[in-house]
Amino acid sequence: MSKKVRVRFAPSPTGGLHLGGVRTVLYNYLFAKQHGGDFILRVEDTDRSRYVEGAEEYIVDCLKWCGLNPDEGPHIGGDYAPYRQSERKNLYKEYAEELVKSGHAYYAFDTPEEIEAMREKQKADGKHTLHYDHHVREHMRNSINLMPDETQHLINEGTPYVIRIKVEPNEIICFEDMIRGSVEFDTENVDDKVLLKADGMPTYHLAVVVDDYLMKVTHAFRGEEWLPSAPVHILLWKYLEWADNMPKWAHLPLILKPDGNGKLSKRDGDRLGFPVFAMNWADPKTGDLIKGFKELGFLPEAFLNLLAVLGWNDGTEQEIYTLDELIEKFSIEKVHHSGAKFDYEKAKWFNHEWIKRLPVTSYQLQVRKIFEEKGLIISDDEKFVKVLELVKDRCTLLTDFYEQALFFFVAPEKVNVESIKPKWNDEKKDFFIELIKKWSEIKDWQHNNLENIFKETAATHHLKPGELMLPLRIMLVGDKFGPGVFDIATVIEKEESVKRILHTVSLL
RNA sequence: GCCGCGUUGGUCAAGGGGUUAAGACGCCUCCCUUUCACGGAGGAAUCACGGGUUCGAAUCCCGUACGUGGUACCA
Repeated sequence: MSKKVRVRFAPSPTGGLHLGGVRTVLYNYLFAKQHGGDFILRVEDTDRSRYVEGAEEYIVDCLKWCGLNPDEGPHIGGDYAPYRQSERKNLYKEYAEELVKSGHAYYAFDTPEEIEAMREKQKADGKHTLHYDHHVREHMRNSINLMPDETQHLINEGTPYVIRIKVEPNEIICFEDMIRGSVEFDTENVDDKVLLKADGMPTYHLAVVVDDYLMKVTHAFRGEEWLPSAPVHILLWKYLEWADNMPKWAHLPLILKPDGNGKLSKRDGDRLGFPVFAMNWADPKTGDLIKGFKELGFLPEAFLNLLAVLGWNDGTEQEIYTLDELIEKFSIEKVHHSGAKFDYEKAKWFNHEWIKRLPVTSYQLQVRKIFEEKGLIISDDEKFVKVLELVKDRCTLLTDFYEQALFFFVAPEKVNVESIKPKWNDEKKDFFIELIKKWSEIKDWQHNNLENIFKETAATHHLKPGELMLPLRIMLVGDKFGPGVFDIATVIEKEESVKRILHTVSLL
């Protein structure tokens, strides 16, 4: 019988939730749902100096917006609570001590200065690694070199210490990565990482292993930046004698900067003009507000879709996927091996596709909010939906609806008369005066009636409709864009249409 | 420096011994549209380099180059 699939997303609450983070959540979520498993949110807040107030709630909000809600987490609880590592502090210490007892870890009393000196010496000796490892641990102040009573004395005295893993050299650590296949490391190149910090908090290395074990995690997906420390974690699983329960690993490719080199960072967003965070993030430390995908006008469906295919492809030509389709078709083995540069143009294309294919009723509330923020209150629901339907093909971001739809509700502030003037004459003026008169008499204000009268009137004035369409458009819209003119006139009603035509004619 | 992981058009990518080397974004041309879009039809543009293995290599092997990550009492 195979174990129930359990995966986790384990962010540290230090700031906004990055694109790459959401993608990690997504892949975890898809895998869990595909296998009828659990998706856990675990907050890795062991670094007190980097902790940021509000970041945890923010992460939960982002997941909610995306629709990737955890089955267990600090905000909802679960059988393996607590889900905040700071609240599990004592637990880690016990395991660290156990490792010391079994000889796989040791106390180290070295001060930062002593460690720095050690590195300087290594450098001077021409060593190419600056590690605290089996080469140097014999020369440092730790429980391997000290007599047991000396060690005990230092501890009793309250001397700050850390617990480090004791990595034995000349061992090949080999493991299967679900994405990359077999990966090997020589322990010669693995250092004695700190497991328990001087403040009693675990480092990531100890905490992941302990929590993944205790929370019965079966598959651990994380960013590729963790690959080099995988051997430490594997050693820990072995030393704690939990190897049989070790999760399967998968290291996800990185999302890179669109232009230069390196990982995508929030600074790239500022620099290149696109979001990297899921939602707006107001940094309490700097006071900066960093724009998110949500507020910039992305649909969660599109956001997830673009993230899903940034690093994964099912081998077909399909590019647009619903969440349900992703759950069905996603496979971790098909995730790519190498990082992908983020392309904002393509990201916007996904949003455009989703705007086009979703019924406007599914996002009209969001658009309404955007309008309200700009000071436009919508009272006529039916008209609002009709207008959105009319202009949706022209909108790439939800925020585009504002300029595309504004003139349906408010007469254009500026009318581009310059585009009419060059070909304007008395003939045309007479035509529009008569058009106003005839339109005013219409009983049934409908697209076809408007168009027919427009054409008949043009004929009696010996004018081609083509010469009159653009002026009419500019009169109603204010400029050269928007849906069909008669559709527009139909929606804005008789009185307003007549008023706008009259207004522009008076300007000419 | 050392260690790990990578490398198919500008970008995302399919393909994994024999293909005219898919498709998408972006760009360009045309059609549709009496506006702007949508839509439709086309176009330019690619297997990092060098050695092998093989009748045959984008595909397998080895080097090199380049990219990227790690090298913290950060995650």
